[in-house]
Amino acid sequence: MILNAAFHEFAEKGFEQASTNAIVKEAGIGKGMLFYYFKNKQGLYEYLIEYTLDVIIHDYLEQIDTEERDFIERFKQASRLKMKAFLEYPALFRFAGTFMLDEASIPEKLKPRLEKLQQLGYAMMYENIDTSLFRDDVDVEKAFQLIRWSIEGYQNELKQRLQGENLAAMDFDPLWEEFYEYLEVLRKSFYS
Amino acid sequence: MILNAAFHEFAEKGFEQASTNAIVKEAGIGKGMLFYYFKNKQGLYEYLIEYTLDVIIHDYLEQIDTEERDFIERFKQASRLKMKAFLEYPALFRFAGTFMLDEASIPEKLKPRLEKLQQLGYAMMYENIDTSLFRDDVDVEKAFQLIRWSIEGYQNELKQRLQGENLAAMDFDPLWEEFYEYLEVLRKSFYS
DNA sequence: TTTTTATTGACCAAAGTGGTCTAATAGGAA
DNA sequence: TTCCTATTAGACCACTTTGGTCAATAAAAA
Repeated sequence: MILNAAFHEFAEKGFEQASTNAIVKEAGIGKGMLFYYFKNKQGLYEYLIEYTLDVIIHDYLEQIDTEERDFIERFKQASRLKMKAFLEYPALFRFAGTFMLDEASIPEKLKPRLEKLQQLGYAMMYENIDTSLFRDDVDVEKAFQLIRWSIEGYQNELKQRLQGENLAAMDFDPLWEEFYEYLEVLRKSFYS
Repeated sequence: MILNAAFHEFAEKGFEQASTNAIVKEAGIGKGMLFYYFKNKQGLYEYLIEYTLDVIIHDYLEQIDTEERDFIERFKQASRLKMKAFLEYPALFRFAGTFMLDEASIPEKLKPRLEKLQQLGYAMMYENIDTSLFRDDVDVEKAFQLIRWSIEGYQNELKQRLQGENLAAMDFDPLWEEFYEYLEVLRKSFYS
């Protein structure tokens, strides 16, 4: 499918280095189709970004339950949602990972939408958190960050460990077990 | 200088996508020079990797004082060394960051050297650590990882915050202050 | 049938590729 | 001054790739 091939190519090479020839080849379609559906390379790229932002908002961020006031529990919940969305749209999420980090790679006209998403992301993760759960001898803001970095670090490590594996045919349960153990340690350490 | 231009280009585009034309242009030299000093693109690339591994070992890893048995203190020390080395060879370190994560990007003949470096890195960080400092209701191995992920997370965030700033003319003291505050929180949380 | 929509791939000029080679130059030795 | 050798530049090479167009169709709808 066109979009997946495009996600893949842009994620791997970035906008300029990405090749429309490579995309149609991987998608198994004729060159003409790409420019029949999209004005040009830039148009395709912008469509991909908009599409990506929409998916992240609707299939991930908006699903987070902000009624959960326990920060670690909320993060755990969000991690499951993220993984679920990732397994559904792996190419899209890999693409998201590349352009979200790099201001320069996103067209001016889409920056406001990205900012909106970032604000929403922040809200869904940090709003309505019960700060009284934390031990009172540490700054809660700092604890937030440390927990976030810890979890992201674990997830990155996982990503590397699973590089090249067949994700579809995998049993994730033991990994979730391991993840929960780490969360337990965080709970013991940062909560009172 | 040739090497810096090459580090930059390879870091940004990877081996295949990197352009020798772009390198000589950025270096401000004639095309001939590159192939006078190096056999070909591949030869240049391999030289850069070997050079990088040497610098990381001698200017960073081997400088870490393994007499320091406090894990967090050791990490703090290592962070200062890393930053010092980074400020001295920024292009080289950015290059290192790209190819160290990606098995496929390193030539077969250099893989043993990379493995040696990884082993050394592990040893310099985790050997001779006083595990009795940790609280005894959590698995020390897990605490190691969480602390590592936390610190790496902070450093990544810094990297992003400082993107595009003039590092040479910067005052890092307040950042180190902030960093130490995070280390204090880690200490309170993971040590007994 | 006719009309509309979807699809292909040959084709284009332009740009870029890694690499070679000749010719010029610089700097030191004689 | 005259050589000689170590550097250096960049024009040039054959070849690939680039984003994009377009006329020819195949398929579907009317």
